[in-house]
Amino acid sequence: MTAFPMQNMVTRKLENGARLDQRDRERLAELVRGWRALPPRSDIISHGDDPEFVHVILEGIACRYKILPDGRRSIMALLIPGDFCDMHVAILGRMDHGIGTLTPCRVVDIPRSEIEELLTDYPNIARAMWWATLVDEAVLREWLVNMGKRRADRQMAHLLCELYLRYASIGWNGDFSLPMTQEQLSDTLGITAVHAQRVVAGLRQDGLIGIEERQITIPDIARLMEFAEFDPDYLHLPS
Amino acid sequence: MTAFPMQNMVTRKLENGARLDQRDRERLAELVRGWRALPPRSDIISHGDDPEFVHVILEGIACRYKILPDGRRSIMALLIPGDFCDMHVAILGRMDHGIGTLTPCRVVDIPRSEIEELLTDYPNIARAMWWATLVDEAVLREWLVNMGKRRADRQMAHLLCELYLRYASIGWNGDFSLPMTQEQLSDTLGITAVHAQRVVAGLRQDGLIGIEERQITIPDIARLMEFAEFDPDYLHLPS
DNA sequence: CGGGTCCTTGACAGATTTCAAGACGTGTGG
DNA sequence: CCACACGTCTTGAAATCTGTCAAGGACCCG
Repeated sequence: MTAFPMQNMVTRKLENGARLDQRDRERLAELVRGWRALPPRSDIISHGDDPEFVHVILEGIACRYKILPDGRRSIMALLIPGDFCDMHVAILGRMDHGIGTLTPCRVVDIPRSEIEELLTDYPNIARAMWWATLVDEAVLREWLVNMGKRRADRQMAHLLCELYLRYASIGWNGDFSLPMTQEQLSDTLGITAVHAQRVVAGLRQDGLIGIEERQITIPDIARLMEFAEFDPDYLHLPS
Repeated sequence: MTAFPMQNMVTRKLENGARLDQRDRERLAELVRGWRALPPRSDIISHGDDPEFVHVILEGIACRYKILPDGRRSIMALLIPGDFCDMHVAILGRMDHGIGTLTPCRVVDIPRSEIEELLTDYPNIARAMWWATLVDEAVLREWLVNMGKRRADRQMAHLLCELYLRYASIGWNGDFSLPMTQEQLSDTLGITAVHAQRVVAGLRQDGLIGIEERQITIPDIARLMEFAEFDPDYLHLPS
C-alpha cells in the first residue's frame, strides 16, 4: 500500500458524490499542488484549535481522536487519501478533537479563504464536499452500530471491509494491505490491544484475513463481508 | 416533561448556532405551523426512503435507528424538540437508517422545495442548519468514545448529562425527567435491557439519579457530570 | 550492542450477556 | 368487579466475552 497516483485521489473521491466538469477538476488539481510530509504520530491539527487551514490527506492514514482524562485514546475516524480533515470546522468555531497521522503522510494545507472561494464559485465541488461530510456522518453511525452490537471479531472484520471499499472507491488498484498497528486498530474498535491481537490471530486462523510483512491482507473479500454481515449501503457509493 | 412552549423550540435550537434576525424568526414560526401527532413506536421516515419532506420534532422523543439482520435494534441518535430529522438527506439521495418515535410526538413535515428556498433566501438559517448537522456529527463522535471506552454506568450517566444540557439549550425550564424505557436506553447504549436495569438501579442507589413515576430524574447535575467525566465542549453550545 | 516498538502468550479478574422466572402496573373485555 | 394480556421492570445464576497484569520474543535502527 505505498506509491500510487496521488494527485487524483481528491478528485476521485469527490466524484463519488457529485458530477464534476473539467473546470472543477482543474481547480482541484491546482489546490493540491504543494504538500508536506509528516511522520507517524504527529498532529495535523490539535484539539481546541481554531484552524486557518483545511487539510487534505494525499497519502498515508490519519485519524480523528480524543484523549480521555486517564490517558486512553479513542479513534473516531480513519482518514485515507482524498479525505478532507476539517472541512467545515469554521462553522463550529473550534476543533472538539484532534487529527493525527498513524502512518507517514502527505498532507496539503489549504487556506480557509481559498476554500470559501471554492465553495462559492464551484457549486459542484461545494456539493461534493457536503456529500463527503454527510457520508462521514453515516460512517460514524455505522461504527456506533458496529461497536454497540457486534463482538470484537465481527467488528474487526467489518472495519476491514469498510476500508477495503473506501480504498477501492478512490481508485486504489493494488492489493489491499493495511499498515496499521494492532494498537491503532484496538483504539479504533474500542477494545484493548491484547484483545485486538487475539482477534486478529483468530481471523487469521480462520483464513478470513492474511498477514504479510505485519500488514493485514484480505484473501477473499466476499467471505469476509459475509462473516462481518457487511452491507455497503451506508458508504453511499455510486453503484 | 410534557407541555411547554413548543413553537419556539426550533428557533431556540437554531439560535445556538447562528445569530437570527426578526425576519428569520418569523419565517421559522411560519414553517412549523401545521403539525401532526404520532403515537410511540411509529416511523417518521423509513430506511431506504427517498424523502420529499423534511421532518422536525416539536414535542416528544424520536430516534435514528437501524435494525440488524438478527432483529436487534441499534439507536444512533436521540431527537428532541427542535431537532431536524433528515435535513440534508437530499444530498445523499436515500435514507441509510430509519427514524421513529419513542414517545408520543408532534412532528412537522416541511416540503423539500420550501427547504431549498429557505436555504437560499435565509443565509442565517442555512448556516444554523449546517451548524446543527455538524453538532450532530460531534455528538456521534462523543457517543463513540462513550461506548468504546466507558463502562455501562458512566455511559448511562454521560447520556443523561447530555440530554439534560440539550433540553436546557432549547429553553426547557421545568424539571428534567426522562420518559424513555430501559429497553430504549439499552438500545442507545449498546447494552442489554437486563444490564441497563442493573445500571439504573446502581446509579439510583448511589443517589446519582432519582426515579419518579418510572422516569429518571437528576437530583444533582454537577455530581452526575463529575461521575460521568462529562465535558460539554462537544455540544458546541454558546457559553 | 542497547533501546524502542510491536507482537505474542498465559492466567486471572471483571464486566456483560444469556436464560429463566416472576412481580408490577395498566388497559380491555367479559 | 374480576380475569387476562401485555409491556415493563426486577432478580438470580451461570456462561461468555473482554480486560488486566505480567512476561517474553521478534524486529528494527542508531
